[in-house]
Amino acid sequence: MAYGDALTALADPTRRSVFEQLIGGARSVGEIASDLPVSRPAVSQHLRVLKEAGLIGERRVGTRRYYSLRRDGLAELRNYVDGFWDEALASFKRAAERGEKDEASDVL
Amino acid sequence: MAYGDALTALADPTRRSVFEQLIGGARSVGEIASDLPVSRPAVSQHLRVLKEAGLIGERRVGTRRYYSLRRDGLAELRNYVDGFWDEALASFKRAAERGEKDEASDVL
DNA sequence: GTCTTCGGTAAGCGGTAACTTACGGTAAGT
DNA sequence: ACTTACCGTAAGTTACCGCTTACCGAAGAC
Repeated sequence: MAYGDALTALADPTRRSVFEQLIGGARSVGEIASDLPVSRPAVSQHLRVLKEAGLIGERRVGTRRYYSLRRDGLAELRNYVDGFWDEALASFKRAAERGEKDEASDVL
Repeated sequence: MAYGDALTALADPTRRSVFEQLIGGARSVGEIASDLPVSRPAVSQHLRVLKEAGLIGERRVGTRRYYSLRRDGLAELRNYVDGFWDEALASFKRAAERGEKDEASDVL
């Protein structure tokens, strides 16, 4: 149920901004914070949550710490959503075959 | 940024349970609540959040209300995660070509 | 060694989210 | 009409979450 932690981590808008900053590649804490309207300690706390969720990794060089996305964490979240999607589609098909056209209009 | 609402909605474990109950098809509020350790009004509040996030839809029959998943809401969330996945993979490739093998090990 | 940069951690505060109980409203049954 | 079943909403409580300021350690620069 690690996807639960991932969803919780990405629920907060600020933390999602932190996360999305790392799409382009690794960044240091100061760099991340400079593009956000919150303090640097706040960013550190967000990074902690993202790391515990398995979404990001840390690499130390000198006094700086570069954070970057983790493939495994992303894959887990992706698999959850995709699996959900497939099951929902199958369930939708079964409902349609039973003639529940009311649900077929806009409701799955 | 509707995926933000979707992520927020799915962050809560109880609400995620409500959501996952609907994979198999439409259910009434009472049915949903009977499988959960919280009160029925709590379920109603969760359904409200999920509905505002565009993840579920409502269908009234008599005094009952059947809730079910919405394809559009699921698609939006899926597109967000998949788009993220693609961008991250591309960024990872660029980093690898620049010779940042340190990130290639376990960190994307 | 000293100073500065970088960043994690502790403590505390305010807001809000997730519950509960109580109430009201609608539709079906009798 | 009365009752019952089903459900949404309001009000209030509690716990957690995100933020800030203050502090401290670690690794270069001089």
